[in-house]
Amino acid sequence: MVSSRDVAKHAGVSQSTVSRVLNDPSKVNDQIVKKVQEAIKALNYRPNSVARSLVSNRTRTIALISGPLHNPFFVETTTSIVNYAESKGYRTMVFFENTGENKPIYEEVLSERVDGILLSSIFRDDPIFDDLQNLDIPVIMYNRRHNKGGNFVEIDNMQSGRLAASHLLGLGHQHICVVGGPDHTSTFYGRKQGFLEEYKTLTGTEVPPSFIKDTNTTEGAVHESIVEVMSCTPPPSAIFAATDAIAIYVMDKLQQMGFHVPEDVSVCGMDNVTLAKHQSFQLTSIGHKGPKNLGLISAEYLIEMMENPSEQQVQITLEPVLYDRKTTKS
Amino acid sequence: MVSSRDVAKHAGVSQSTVSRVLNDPSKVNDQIVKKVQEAIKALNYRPNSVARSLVSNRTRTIALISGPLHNPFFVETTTSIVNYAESKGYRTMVFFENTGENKPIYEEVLSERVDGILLSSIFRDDPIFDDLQNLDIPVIMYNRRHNKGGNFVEIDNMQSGRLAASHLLGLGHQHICVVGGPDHTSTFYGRKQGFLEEYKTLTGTEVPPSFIKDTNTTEGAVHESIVEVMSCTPPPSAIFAATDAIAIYVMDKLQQMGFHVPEDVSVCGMDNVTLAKHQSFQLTSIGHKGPKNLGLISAEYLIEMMENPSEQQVQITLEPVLYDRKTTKS
DNA sequence: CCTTTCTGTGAATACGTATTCAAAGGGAAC
DNA sequence: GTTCCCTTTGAATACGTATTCACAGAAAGG
Repeated sequence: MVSSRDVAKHAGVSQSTVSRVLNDPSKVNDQIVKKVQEAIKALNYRPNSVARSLVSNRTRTIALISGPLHNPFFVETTTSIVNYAESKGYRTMVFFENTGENKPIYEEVLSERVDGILLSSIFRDDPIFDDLQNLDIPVIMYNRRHNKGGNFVEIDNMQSGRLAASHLLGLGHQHICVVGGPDHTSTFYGRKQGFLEEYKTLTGTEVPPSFIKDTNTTEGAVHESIVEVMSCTPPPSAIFAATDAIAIYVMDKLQQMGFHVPEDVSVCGMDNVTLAKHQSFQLTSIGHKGPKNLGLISAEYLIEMMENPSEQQVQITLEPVLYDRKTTKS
Repeated sequence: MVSSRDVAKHAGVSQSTVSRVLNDPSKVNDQIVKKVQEAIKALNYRPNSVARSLVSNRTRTIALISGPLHNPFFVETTTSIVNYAESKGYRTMVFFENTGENKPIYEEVLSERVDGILLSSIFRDDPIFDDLQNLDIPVIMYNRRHNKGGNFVEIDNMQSGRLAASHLLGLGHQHICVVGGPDHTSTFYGRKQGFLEEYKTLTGTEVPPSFIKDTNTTEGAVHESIVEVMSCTPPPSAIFAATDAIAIYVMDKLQQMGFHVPEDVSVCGMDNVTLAKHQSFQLTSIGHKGPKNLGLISAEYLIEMMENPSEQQVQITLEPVLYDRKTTKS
């Protein structure tokens, strides 16, 4: 591998001069700049970014720990984050959350020298939180958040749950089921709690336990809970799926069981994923107003924090809106 | 930032000993190992991977330049690649192909010190090919390939096109349209050529030019070409979409225009994406037999090449199979 | 002509680790 | 007791770059 010393020798100058030509050519005589640049071309020299990082103590790399891509929400956020980072001159190291244990991934990220971390994989009381806070680089959680706070970009999940409840109750549904995920995840917890709370406020009654389904968000588990809930008497006439990804599984299973959406069962999702607006789905969903997804917003803040270090926090909770499409009716 | 020297001082040993404890504790007296490990914990020391990379000349990082995630094919390959690399102790730097100019991304990857490169973004006569070959690290192209060869993992695209033609003609269709992408991409070129060739062999006639649609694979362009082709007299009764992603756009637009699939129009996709098997689609598609997607296969070979460097080439062309589902009929 | 300032350059060093080399000490074999 | 070898350790060095420091020479000002 050709080094800046080789270039220096070839151009008849010192290594320092080569370095200067690369970083601030104005400090070097024009003639010499030319000579060095010719040597660089002749030898096909590329600066070793590892050595650069060692001395500058910056890698221009961010780590992204994303939820799985079979959830279209993370397809959008990952795309936005990687492309935005690239446009700002940063590379993105991508990891995908494991269903089970994320310890190895966190270990990997912590030992890695990155300039910032974005993650959606945090749990409400995740013990990794303190380790992340103790790093001297910016860390932002998006979509999900931790009980203790930190930096996060989220949507108001409680309020979203309330919106779903009032929408479906407003359509006249009496029997509504909520299909969500594990309570240790802030999104699922908030959306469910908001839903249950508003349901009680508006109806004066509780949602029966058999209509509250916490899945592990896999297709199989969602299908199973739909089979269970649709065999109740009476079955629900409306379902609030805590994510669009779940909503799609739900609709799939309903169709497969011979039910029609929304004629037999209304379905309301959440996240307002691009796929949801799609012709084939036209899914009623809950999302925030802006054009930027949560991943992109958090990436913008992260890079801002990386470039202008200061003690400021990023704690953003966006207002939810209901996008009323074709999968819910009275 | 705490360094191995700090740990050494804290433990009353030399920096070399700390390094040895980290890399091969058997070389160090048990008592001292213990002391050093305690110091590591006490100071919360983490080895600086940048410095490690500088001396070892390995980053344990691979670069992935993937097609866009709105194509579900790349969702699957990206997931497989990242997770497989992680399981083997490698991190993945992810980039997404630009529709226009990929030069900046290649520059970035080339200047980066990675141990291997996977890319699907290559064009048949892409000038970047030579630069990539001249690197002294393994490079594998998956899905697409370059005219000049190199290392690649692909499906036999010509044969796939022939399969599609014989399948649709075998069902009795007389008017068949092919919707593909730019000819400078090996997949689109091969699939189209194979299709046209087999069509001519079996019917003795050429596919009319108005039934050959090269799009830029965006939803808008695909929709536009469907509008055009369905307004021909007679319109096609079958469509071969060169990727499942295109097939989904095609079916969407057909539905929207009031056509039924497969009653009015048969649609055959290609890539055999998981989404295609899905309840809502049940898309007839062409893919290869094995359970591993092209990205995963290429990742396995890449890491093999990285760990056992030798001059061997990887040139794999998989046999295509037709998966006959519900979107094609006579 | 002398001093001061400024510009351009090279030598030396730092970054944090792995590794080589030398040396010290202990044990075994004779 | 001497020789040899093995184990264990620390000192020194290398990796490739950015940067500091010192110095030389030129320009400027008197």
